[in-house]
Amino acid sequence: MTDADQAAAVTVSVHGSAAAGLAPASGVAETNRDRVSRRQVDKFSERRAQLAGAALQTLAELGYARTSLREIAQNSQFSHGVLHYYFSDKEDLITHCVRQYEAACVTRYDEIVATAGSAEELKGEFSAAMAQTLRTDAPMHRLWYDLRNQSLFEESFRTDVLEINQRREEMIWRVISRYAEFTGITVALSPSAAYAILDGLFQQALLHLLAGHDEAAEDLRSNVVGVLDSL
Amino acid sequence: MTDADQAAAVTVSVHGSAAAGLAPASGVAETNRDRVSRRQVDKFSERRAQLAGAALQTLAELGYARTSLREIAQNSQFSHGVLHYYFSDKEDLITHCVRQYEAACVTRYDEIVATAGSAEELKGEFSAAMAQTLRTDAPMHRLWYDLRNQSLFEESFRTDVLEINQRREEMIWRVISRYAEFTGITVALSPSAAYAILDGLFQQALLHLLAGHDEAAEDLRSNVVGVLDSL
DNA sequence: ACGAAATCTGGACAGTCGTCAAGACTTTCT
DNA sequence: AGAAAGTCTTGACGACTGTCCAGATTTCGT
Repeated sequence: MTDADQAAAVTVSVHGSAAAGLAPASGVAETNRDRVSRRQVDKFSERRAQLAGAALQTLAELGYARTSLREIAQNSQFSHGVLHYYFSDKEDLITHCVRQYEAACVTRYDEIVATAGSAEELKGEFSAAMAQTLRTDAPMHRLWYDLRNQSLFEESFRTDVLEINQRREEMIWRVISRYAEFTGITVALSPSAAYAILDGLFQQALLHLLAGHDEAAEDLRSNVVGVLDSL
Repeated sequence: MTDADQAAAVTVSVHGSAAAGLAPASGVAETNRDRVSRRQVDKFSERRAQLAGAALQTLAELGYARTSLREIAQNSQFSHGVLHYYFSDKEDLITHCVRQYEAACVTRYDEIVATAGSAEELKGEFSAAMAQTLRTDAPMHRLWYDLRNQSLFEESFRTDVLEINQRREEMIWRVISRYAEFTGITVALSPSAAYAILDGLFQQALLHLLAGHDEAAEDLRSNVVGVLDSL
């Protein structure tokens, strides 16, 4: 509920009271008013998510440095003023964007880990998935790298960025440790180093892809295979 | 001389004629005018370098998104107007900054390659040098990553960024191939992959360092050693 | 159907940006 | 010393930014 709390609600709105924790004590049947509140809070955070989506699209297209609130609003169906109804300021909006991005990002390879039946299968599917991600989600990933870089200069995003980075590291480590299980080897690298290496490969591939190198995705795939082979 | 050509010279200046290639034919003794021209061109590009230095300092401190021309001028001994005397526009200035940064950046480990007498020595000194670079040049490197990221969104820097990236890759490859010479092994990785891996390690270490992780540099050193060991 | 709350619009604001130009100052040549 | 070229300062401009607000519009409980 802190999300709704952060919003710059012009009037004393239902979101404020919901955020203040005025819900009835447990066990007591909820009143009509409570049901209404919950519904409106849902609507409120739904619209927040919708606007954050438009913001993410704009950011992925233009980059952090060139993205303005008016541009974001133009990528939505609303006017620029509404952004300050749902977010207290630009920082609040972008922070929300970062967190929303996280959800769709840090479980990408979990299904492969769950379904792969052998080391070879895991290696093949994981490397192919990374290459496919590069091909289809290049704009969103350049945004991630952009925001991660912003956190090197600006304190405000740092906590969220570090948390996402940690989640990504854990996601990669789930792949690596499962692969080690299959092959029976013990991995010499730390989770942090393994993530850094694969992320470095991905970032270089992204650079080459956006520079017009069409073979970037295939190179990434074979490089990932090479790294897994030399564990 | 194209540098001087790009400058927004208010008057028809000596830089323009020098850029136009009006130097005397080879073999003819240079006139006084020519000597003057050369001296003034030197002064001109010296000041360009000086201003680009102030710009680099500002960019490394604030990042690309927050760096304005007035802020750059305040980090120099001049007023903001002078920037348009030496650079045609902001893009011209930053492009010049990128190229100036390159010179100090892509030969950093060459001396170690030249003087190391064994694989162990090369491995130890190179990994220590990377850690030391992280400690002392963190602001400049976050700027490099920032500008490299900008090139993912903006066409204009892309050529220069790719060239620097290529030079950095070659620099790393000089280390790796020398190391392979010493040990007698043949490296399985491509130059591109080797660079991507070490760059990924460096970037993660930079993130952790700027987040307050004091052991980031030491971790980087041992991770680099680990990578070299597993070639 | 009516009134209140929630939502949304569009304009205004103060500030900052890159850019430019008029003129003052400095250096250099004759 | 005087003229010319080069260098630098200062102030202005239009455009754009994040933010705020008055009021129009929509939604919703009664």
